[in-house]
Amino acid sequence: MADLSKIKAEFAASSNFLVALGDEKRQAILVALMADRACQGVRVSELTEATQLSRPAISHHLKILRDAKLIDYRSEGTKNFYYIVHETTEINQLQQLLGDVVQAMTTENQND
Amino acid sequence: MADLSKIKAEFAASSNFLVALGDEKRQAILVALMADRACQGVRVSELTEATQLSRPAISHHLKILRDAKLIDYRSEGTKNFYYIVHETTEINQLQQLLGDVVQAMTTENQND
DNA sequence: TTTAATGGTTTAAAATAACGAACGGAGATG
DNA sequence: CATCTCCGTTCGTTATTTTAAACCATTAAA
Repeated sequence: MADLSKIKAEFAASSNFLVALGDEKRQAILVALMADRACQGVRVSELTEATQLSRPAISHHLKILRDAKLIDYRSEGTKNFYYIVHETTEINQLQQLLGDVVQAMTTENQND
Repeated sequence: MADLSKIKAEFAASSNFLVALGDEKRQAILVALMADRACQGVRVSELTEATQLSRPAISHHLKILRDAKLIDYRSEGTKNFYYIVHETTEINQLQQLLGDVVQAMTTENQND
């Protein structure tokens, strides 16, 4: 049977992640980061070009994505190189949540 | 192989779903719906009690959840019984998206 | 028919999020 | 040093979301 308190906790834990992922502009940033096949990181100026967003807007969204632990960056001098984090703890948590929700929905309804 | 245009489309398709799922109040509503073991549906008045939200607020969030195809309802007279949808197309789409993202992140540096 | 109950909607206000202009700091360059 | 680049931040504005009060339609009950 589904453990509701567990699902509740998983929801709360994935909340920032879901909000970060739901925004169209942030999705565009993530796609731009995924397009970095060389995996050397993408600079802020490149992201402003790729997404047609102002620098403060990019900075704003990057912070949200960082807080959600979806992305990270490394600095070289004044340049910051952003990349999607590889140890995807948050994504795994969300996958776990979705699995639990599906299970909860399918095991509760024995009388369909 | 990471197909970015596919991921982009999947992001867009799951956007409403992600937004709907990211809100704390709506999570509470979903948990309340999952707590309905008998699966006979939960009435609006029960949801207002369970979540401490006003009826217009509940109605507002229910509409968002309905638009995201997370929930549905059936009417009996003046009473509406809400429930989580069983055919979880949207959840499957999101699972597909997460899988693709993980794959894109782990195969970023390889030749196809 | 009259009265009560259920719940969606409209409107307006409050809270929150997103954005651009201007600024500031840190490092590179001359 | 002087100046430029890069980029985060602050502040005020705008846009969006969330909310409650009041209202309406539908149905059930008296």
